[in-house]
Amino acid sequence: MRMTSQREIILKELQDSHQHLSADELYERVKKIMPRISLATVYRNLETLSEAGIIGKLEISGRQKRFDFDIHPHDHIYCLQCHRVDNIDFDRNLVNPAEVASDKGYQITGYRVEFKGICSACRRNQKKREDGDKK
Amino acid sequence: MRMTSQREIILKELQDSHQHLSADELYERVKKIMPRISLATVYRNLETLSEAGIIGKLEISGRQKRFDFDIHPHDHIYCLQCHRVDNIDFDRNLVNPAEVASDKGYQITGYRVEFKGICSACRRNQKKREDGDKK
DNA sequence: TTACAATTGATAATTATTATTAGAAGGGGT
DNA sequence: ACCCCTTCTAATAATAATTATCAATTGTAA
Ligand SMILES: [Mn+2]
Ligand SMILES: [Mn+2]
Ligand SMILES: [Zn+2]
Ligand SMILES: [Zn+2]
Repeated sequence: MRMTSQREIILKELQDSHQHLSADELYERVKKIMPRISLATVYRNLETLSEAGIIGKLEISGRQKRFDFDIHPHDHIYCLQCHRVDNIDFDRNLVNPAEVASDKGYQITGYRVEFKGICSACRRNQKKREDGDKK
Repeated sequence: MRMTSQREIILKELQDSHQHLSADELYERVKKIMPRISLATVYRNLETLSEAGIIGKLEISGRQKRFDFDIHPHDHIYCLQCHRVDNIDFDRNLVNPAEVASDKGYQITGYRVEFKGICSACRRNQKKREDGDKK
């Protein structure tokens, strides 16, 4: 794998963001630095980079894929309202795949714990709207 | 919500299947009983039924939605190869959302544990192929 | 019955993603 | 520096899953 300038910028933007960006969000950011880049290049490189284990790919249920600068195993929570995704501090030792393995004859290779809820920003907005209604 | 004949058949087919069917799989089955039904009707009713809490909606990461005749809270495992989805016997008491709640100011409303692996059928096929290669 | 809202089938539109392809670039070996 | 080969890119087409639109139909209740 060559480290092309496109690839480098995509990687750097994702890492600097410290967020879980989707391909098109990243595209918007990268375009500011390299205006002629193609969306397909962003998709292609995110795929390549995640296959190489340099970044993580997050497949949150029923939503757009997001990419993670942080590759160590951890879990996530997403906001039902604004769809942002955050890391969550969940003790993965609580889950023992081996215990559950026999169940249906599956050979288990991994698992994800995915929390959902309303993020603090969205809750603030909600409260603001409710207060407005009362007046 | 009216219980139309379309809705009734869709519901019955899902429940009788005892599987986690996708909209188009269900469409194929329902067509055999009601050949003029539209795919959009299947999608529409699966949405309506799951909103009403009569069936479950399964949003497995990065894949097609699947619907569940069984609405009590439980978790799933899917096969990386053939994409089938099965229930898994995981003790949900092990996870305590309240414990994790404070983390980012989220108000947590639920969570899913999603295992992945290779199902027994796919493992058999894999083994068969390997044995074939040796010869 | 009439009146109205809910629902349907057909189809168009949308969203996210992957495939195709002709051309460009990188990097040895000479 | 030049050639060759492979990898990569931009632009665009294609695909897959789902949702939106809308005119026509149906169910229900006054
Ligand atoms: Mn993360
Ligand atoms: Mn289930
Ligand atoms: Zn939010
Ligand atoms: Zn399988």
